Formats: sequence, C-alpha cells, structure tokens
Amino acid sequence: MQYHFNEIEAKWQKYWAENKTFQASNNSDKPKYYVLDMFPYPSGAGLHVGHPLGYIASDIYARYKRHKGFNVLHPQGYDSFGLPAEQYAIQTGQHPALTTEENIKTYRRQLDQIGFSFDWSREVRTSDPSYYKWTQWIFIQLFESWYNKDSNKAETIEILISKFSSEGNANVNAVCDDNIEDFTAEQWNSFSSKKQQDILLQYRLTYLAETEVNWCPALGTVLANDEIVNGVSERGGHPVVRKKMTQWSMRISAYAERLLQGLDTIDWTDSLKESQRNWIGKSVGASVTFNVIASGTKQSVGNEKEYHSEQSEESHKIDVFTTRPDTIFGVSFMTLAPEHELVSKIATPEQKAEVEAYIQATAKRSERDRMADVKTISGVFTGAYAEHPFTKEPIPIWIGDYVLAGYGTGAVMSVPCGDQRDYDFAKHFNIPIPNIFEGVDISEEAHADKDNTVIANSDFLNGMNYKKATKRAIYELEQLGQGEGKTNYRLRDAVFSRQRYWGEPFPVYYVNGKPQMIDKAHLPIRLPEVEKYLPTETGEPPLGRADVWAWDTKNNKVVSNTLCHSEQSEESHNGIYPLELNTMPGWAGSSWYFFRYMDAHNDQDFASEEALKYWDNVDLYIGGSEHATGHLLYSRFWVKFMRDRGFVNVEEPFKKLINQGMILGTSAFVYSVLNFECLSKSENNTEIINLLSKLIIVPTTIFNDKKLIKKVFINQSEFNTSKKIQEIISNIDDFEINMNVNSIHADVSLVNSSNELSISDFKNWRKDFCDAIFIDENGEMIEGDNGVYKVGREVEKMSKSKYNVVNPDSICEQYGADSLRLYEMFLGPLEQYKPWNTSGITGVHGFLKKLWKLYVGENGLNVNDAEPTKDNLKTLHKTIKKVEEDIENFSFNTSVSTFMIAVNELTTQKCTSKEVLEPLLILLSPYAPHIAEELYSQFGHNESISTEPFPKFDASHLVESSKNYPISFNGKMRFTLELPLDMSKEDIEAAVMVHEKTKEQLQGREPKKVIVVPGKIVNIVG
RNA sequence: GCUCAAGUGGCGGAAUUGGUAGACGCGCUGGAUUCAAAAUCCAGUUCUUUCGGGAGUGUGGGUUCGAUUCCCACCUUGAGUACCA
Repeated sequence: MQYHFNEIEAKWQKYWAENKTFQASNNSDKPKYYVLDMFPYPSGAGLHVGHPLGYIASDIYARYKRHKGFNVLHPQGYDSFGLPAEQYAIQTGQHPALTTEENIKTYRRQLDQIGFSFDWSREVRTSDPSYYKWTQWIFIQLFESWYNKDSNKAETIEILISKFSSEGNANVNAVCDDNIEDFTAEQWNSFSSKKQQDILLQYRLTYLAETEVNWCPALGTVLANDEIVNGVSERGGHPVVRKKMTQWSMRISAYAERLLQGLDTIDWTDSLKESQRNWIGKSVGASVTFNVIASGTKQSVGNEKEYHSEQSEESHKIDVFTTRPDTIFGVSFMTLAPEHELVSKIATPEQKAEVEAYIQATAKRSERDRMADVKTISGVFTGAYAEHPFTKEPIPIWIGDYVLAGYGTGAVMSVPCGDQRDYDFAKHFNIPIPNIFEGVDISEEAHADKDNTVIANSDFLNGMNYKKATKRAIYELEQLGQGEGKTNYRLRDAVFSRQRYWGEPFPVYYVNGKPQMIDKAHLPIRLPEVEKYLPTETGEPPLGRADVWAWDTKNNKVVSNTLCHSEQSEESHNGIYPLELNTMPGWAGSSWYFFRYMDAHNDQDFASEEALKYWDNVDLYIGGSEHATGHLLYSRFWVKFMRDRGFVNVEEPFKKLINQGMILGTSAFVYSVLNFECLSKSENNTEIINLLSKLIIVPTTIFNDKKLIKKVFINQSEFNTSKKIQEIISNIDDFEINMNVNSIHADVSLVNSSNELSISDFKNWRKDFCDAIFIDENGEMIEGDNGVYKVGREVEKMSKSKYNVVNPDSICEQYGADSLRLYEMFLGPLEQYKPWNTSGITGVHGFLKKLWKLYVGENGLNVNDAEPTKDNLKTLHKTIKKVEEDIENFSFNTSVSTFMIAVNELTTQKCTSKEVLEPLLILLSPYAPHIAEELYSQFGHNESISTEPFPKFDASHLVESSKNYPISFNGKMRFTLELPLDMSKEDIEAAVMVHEKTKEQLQGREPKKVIVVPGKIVNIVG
C-alpha cells in the first residue's frame, strides 16, 4: 500500500469539517487556551507559500494544546475592508463587496487545503454589517467618553457634563485640547447647546477637529503616520503632502503612559516593545516660559513715541519644552519653527521681509525634502528678543526648520554647548556658545552626555550634577511662575477619517454642522450604494455620490438626500440631516476582532459577558512585525479604553506575541547583453559597438571571463555585417572586449531545481524574447535541446512583479499539505527571515514516505503487539522529550529533524510495536495531521486523533550505563573512550591516563592538570 | 546618526545551564537497482594535509581547565526610526 497523500488529506479535511472536530465550546471543564493569527486581508492574488508560515505554527501549537487537554479557541477571519479592493473597483466598476467575496472564497479554499484546525463557525469579516455594527458601536462609546486624569481612566461624558454644570471646568483634570477657556457652572448652564457641544468635543476621546493631515492626492485620502514610509504612501509609494482638514481623531495620547507601562506586563519580543516605546517617545523634562521683550524696549529706548506704541501691544510669551532644564543658563538664543504662530507677530519691521521669505521657502519644501536634507543648516533672525527667566538678559529669537512645528510647542530654548543641533546652528550663524559645564571642552562639539555633567557658570546650579540641577531648576522656575516639570510624548492623536468608500461608515449625522451619534438601536448604518467609487467633482469623499445618504431622526432610518435641506431654519429640515461622508480607517475593525471570535454571532452585544469572562484574552498571538506601531498599538489602546468603561476585563489584549519572519522568494534571472564595449589596445580609444541585431542571453559565469566574452562576440558577429565589426573580428586580439548586461526576472516556475531554464517555455512566456539567442557556460549558442542555460539566483521579497511567487496549491498537489506544513517549519526558526527553495521539500516528503513505510507494508499495517525493545523505547522517549520542549519553545524546525531521526532509528530497529508507534503518531499529529489521522484510524480507532492525550515522557528509558567520553587535550577533543557512568572521578582519570592515545598525545609530557566532569568530559591540560 | 536583531560548510540550518562544532535536510560525488529515466537504497561530503595530524563558528582581544555560547572593541548585513529639543 502506497502513501496516497492527496486522497488521505481530502478524506480527513472532509471528516474534520463534517464532524466539526475543531469547534470550540464556550462551556467546558477544560482549561481554556486562545491561539490567534493576525487575520489576513483577502487580496486578489491569493496565498503564496509565505503567508501560511505563521498559521502553520499557530496550528501546531493549537493542536498540541488540545492534546494537552485544553479547550482551544483557534479562529480565523478576514480583515476585508481596505484599499486594494476599492482601487480594483475604481478600475473595473465592480462592487468591492463582490470582489472581496470572491477573494475570500479563494483564501478559504487555500486555507482548507493546508489542513488548519480553525473553528470556522466563528469566522468574522470586518466588512460584514453584523460585524461593523459593533465597530460603529465602539466608536460611539469613544465619543461618549473623556479621560479623567485623576482616576486615570476613561469615564462617560455624563460625568463630565454633571461636573461642568455643578462646578465648571476649573477643577476638571482631563486629557483635552489645549487652550480651553475656563468657565464656571453658571456660565456652562447659560451656554447655548451649540457652544456646549463645541466644548465637549474638546474633551471626547474621539473628536472632530481641523488638523494638519497627511494627504495623499494619488490615493485621494488621508493617511496615518504609520501608513507613510519615507515620506511616501506605504501602499503604492505615492507622494504625501500636509493639508488642513476637518477630521475625526482618536485621543490615543491620553493612553500614552499606560501604553508604555503596559509593555512591561506582556510577553512580546524586546524589539517589538522597543519599537512601541520609540513610537510613544516619552521624554521627561520641563516646560519653560520665556517673555518676549517688546521690540521698542531694547533698540530704541530713547524714542519715547515708539516705545509707547509698542507698549500698548499685547505682551507675548514663548513656551518651550526641554529635557535639560539644568542647562538653562547655557541658553544663548531661541529657535521657533517657521510655522509657529508667534513668528509673524514678533518679527521686527527690519527683519520682516527676510522672515517671510524664509517661511515661504520652507512651506514649499515637501515633508520628504525636509526629511531627506538634514545636513543643511538654515534659519533667520526675527529681530525680536526674549528675556532669560533668571538672568533677565535678552536672548535673540531665531526661526529655523530644524525645529518641528508638530513636536512639543514648536519652539526650543537653544543651548549650543549641550545640544549638537543648537551647536551647529550657533556655529553657522556666529551666535555665542557659552560653556556651562565644568571641565568639558566644547571647542569641537556639544557635550550632550547627561551622566558626566557638572554644571558651572549657572548661578544657583553651580557644582550640581544633571539630576540635582534639573530638580532645582524646575523648583526655581515654579517659584517664578515661569515653568514646571513636564513629560512629553511623541505619540500623536490618531486621525480616524478616511476619504474612501470601502470602510466602515460612521454612525454620525450633522445638525448645524455639529456631529450627532445615531442610537445603538439603529445600528448598523450600512454602506450606501454609489455609482462610482471616486471622490466627487467638488472633492468630497465617494460617499458624497450616494443618493440615499441622509438620516431621518423621526423614523430613524437612512433616507434619500433629496429630503434633506441645507436651510438653517429647524422646521425646514423636517428632522432629516446629512450623514458623515468619511469612512473609518483599516485599523478600526482590526482593533477589537479578537473579542468577537469569543461570541461571533451575538446580536445583542459585541460579545457576551460570559464569553468574555471565559476566554479572557489571547494567550498566543502570531503575526508579522510590520504591525508593530499600527494594529498592535491601536488594539492595545482600544482594549484599555474598553476596560476603563467596563466592557471587557483585560488591560492588554495579547499576553504573548510572536512575530513570524517572512519567507523570501528566490528570484531567477536571465541576463541580456546590452552592448559589447570594444577598447582598442593600440589606438588608445574606446568605442562601444552595438552588436545586437539579435537579443543575446548569457549566463553569469561568462561575465568576467574575457575569453568567453570574446567567443560570444565572435559567434554573434555572423548576424552583423557592419564593416567596423568585421574589422574588429579580423583583428580581435587588438581589442579588449567588455560586455554590459541587463538582469531580467524569469518566472521561477520555468526553472528546475538545478537552476536550468526551460528555454522554449521562457520564449513562450516572454514573446519579446522569442528570437533571443541563448549562450551556455562555454560561450556556445544553445540550439534546440542541446545545452543548458543556468539562471542567476537572488533572494528577494516574494512578489508578483519579481515572478518569484510560489503557490501553495501546486505544492499541496505535488507533495501534499503535510509535506508543506513540515517543510515550512523545517526551513528555520519561526521568527527568522528565510528564503524559500522548493527543491528542499523532497527531504520532508521523503520522510513522510519513510514514515508510511514504517507503518504500512505491502499487505497492510505492519504494526503488532510485539513487546518494544529497549532501543525502541529509548527512541520514543527521547523524541517525546525533545518534541515537547521544542513546541513549548516555539522551536518547530528542530522537532521536524527529531521526527526524521526517530523514523530513521525505528526503521533501522525494524520496530513494529504498537506501544511505540501509536504514541509517535500523536507526537506527529500537530505537524502532519492528515497522515497521523489516517494511520491512527488504521490502528482501529474511530475517533479523531486530535484530542488524544499527549504521550508522557518517562526518563527511565533514557538511563544509560556507560558514556562515550570525549577526551580533550587543552580543550580540543582528540579521541573518545567508552566508560561506565558509575565510575568514580579517580578511576576515570586513571583509565584515561593509561590509554594508548593519551600517551601519544602527551608525548612524554607530564599533564599539569586533569579535569574530569563525570558524565560529561575529560580535559587534560599540559 | 540612534535603537534592535543577526553573522557557523556550496545552501537552509543544529548544538536549550560554557563540555565531542557542523545534527537533520537540500545540493554534490561515487555505487546498487533499471533497457533507460523517475523513484528507492548504500557510502562519502567543513577546510587543509607529507594521511601521523593540523586549523576552524565575521575580526581582534579578554575571562576559563574548556567559549558558537560569557565580557570588551571593531567590521559586515538586515530591520525599525529619523532634526523629538
């Protein structure tokens, strides 16, 4: 009986589906375990072999946990809203829902054929109205919440309103917009509802505000910071510009500290935590207020009139944030961002022109230019001065684009002796660099080291170290009322509006321009139909094209726009108002989906309390590291919010997280000759002769071989009748010939495992190469089937455009899902990036065949009740031990070799004992579940192997009576010696010393020392 | 620039508390089987060698009886971040 993997795999996939083998129950006496994969975006291209890597790992773990007696939740779903489907819809006019549905079908078929133990009864899709109903609901909860810094959590907005109406906002300690005016309870109660709504919007956790956003004209939408890479869009690489727009934002900054602290409580990789820490970017320091000296005061004190006119103007203050308040006496100038609002107000008439020119020049430069060009120092003096808080000396105020408007206050106190950027700026503009550090030379560069710092020339700070001086400086600033200790975060509030069609609609309508939430009872608000998926002619988002997109507040339903009037009078509206035209970003649906799996069909709640309590949070999460500062940060934010409001019980969503590395493609290249460069040796001139009347393809081996290049040149010249070339050929030795080539990707499916290209298939594939001439490694033309062309290889990211994509379908067909699963694990450590090489799969496939042969002979099962031998048991138990340790350590690659060793050994031992071969199947079942099920059923079992208890390791089978000791001399192993394990140290030493080879090694020398570690090693020194 | 990973045969990689470096697989070489091929099986495969050995885990140093493993410095590659005050 042969190993017919296709039949076996189809049979068991059907069995699992029909018997709902992997359906998890929300009621169980077993301990629970929740294994989650980052759900996929269903793209049109389907899965390639890189995608399942993480799923296979999590599936192995999930199956292992079932064997270990856990009730395992291992769900899967689709992050099915997103840009590609919409781009495709724009191109083809097809509704994204249709293409998404098609893509999901492909994904499902591909996933099923790999044999995953997913509980498909809990599948979720973010684009499904029954799902996004709850995304909308969470949005409403965020809108109805504010962040109370006193209780350090989000609370409902009702609490805030009652505070306002009873005591005003003076004592409210909230995370909110800057510059909120103080008001009393009486004032609050007398405010119009419109004004009250405006004020509340400044406190809500999601709020509407005019913000500078990253606008991508090519995509017609706003992008979040994490969606921009190197100043261009992550998808498509389109330019991004700054633009002011009214947008929904999420007050994630309220959670900055908790997001940072929470990292210490979760089991994630250090590099991932580090990226989140950097992204949050906490810096501790102080805010300092500098008073601007009225411009008349300094320069024209004598001029009474001008002095008075300046005095009548309002006085200005500049707030700065600094991490080094200890260096405040080293300030020799201040720098404002060119966009700073004070710039135009304080610039003196003499400097005004120059300042304005500079501002304009900076505005023209794109964000990308500014980022790319860090070296050029530029700036302009404003003419204005600020007063030093302690010395009262005037400090010149400059503007410079090295100060960013978006960070801190957009202004810095410049301490050139302690900050390299300030130092460079001061040097460039000849601004004094006072030294306030004891015993430090600052003639070459700034001294930015906090640890080795003693402050000097700084009045009351003299002689103090960084820590002491900082504390004292803050204290003194507080005394003056010109500063306080402050912590700043780089983390910005997240823009939540997208000008796209294929996303969650907001449950929001506008009355007189003020946002109103639709009641939970009327959710979901479904995406309206539009006839095109592009922005409108007036620049509104695609939803602006919908005809039925207004909210009827009387009947609580979406109605035709024609019923909605824009007139101001309340009566004319008839209770019908326009709906929000933006949609939510990709991360909305993915920030909470892990809770939905717990109770996927609940239509009363996003998940029931019991389900949330039972499954708690994700025990193991596997996915790519590219989500470090997007999905993984936003999810943590939403979970913390939901916890604050009592909707869930957990503070962190993912207890343990593993990043699987990417599987890279091995691209194949052919090299077409661009030209032959002929250099005359005698005449000392260079000429490039274009010989290409025909396309010539050469292999890599020829590139640097002068002889072969000449040979190719001569062979090809028969296609060219040019006199010049005839002349060169006749005097070929007078010319030095070089060759320039162009690398062209060849589809990897046209190349066999020995890197040989099928030339006829290649010509068929690239019609423009149908007349190309291929040259072999000897410089000879390849004609017909004679000769082979070897492609060049390079490891690159797997992608359609590089023609290096390997499809799991064909692998499953040729070798089976079990082979694919084993091979993906066998490639190397899960977290590591590694290239895919299809030829290696024969190794694991051969292993499965060998395994099959161990169990099944020509006439059926080869297994009996024979008493296992000592060797059989030893092999089994060392395998149990290793595999269990490996799975616990997520070292799946090493278990595959362990299985190979076990099967090799048992085959050699001719083992037929059921007592050994049955437990081995359970060990293997998480990795290669189909073959394990099949053989297990042939043993006579009627139940699936999937919940059989994991075999127990018994150390007694591994006990040895002797050890093959490595005998080393000065740490180098020279020979081995078999000795009983119960031998004493002294006896071992004696036995080694009398040995032939020892004497040979020592050559008469007396050893200085003999180290004997019983059971391990003997080392002779001397 | 800063932060974090990682450097071991022709290739993917193994060596879990410092104790026989190169497990396992690919590839390659030779052989068996076959009309032939595929498949299968057997043997070999770090380098070097005067066939006794000798060297060897990016480089240089250190700790140790003993270092791929620990410490210091450097080099290279990859990823993230980028004027964050």
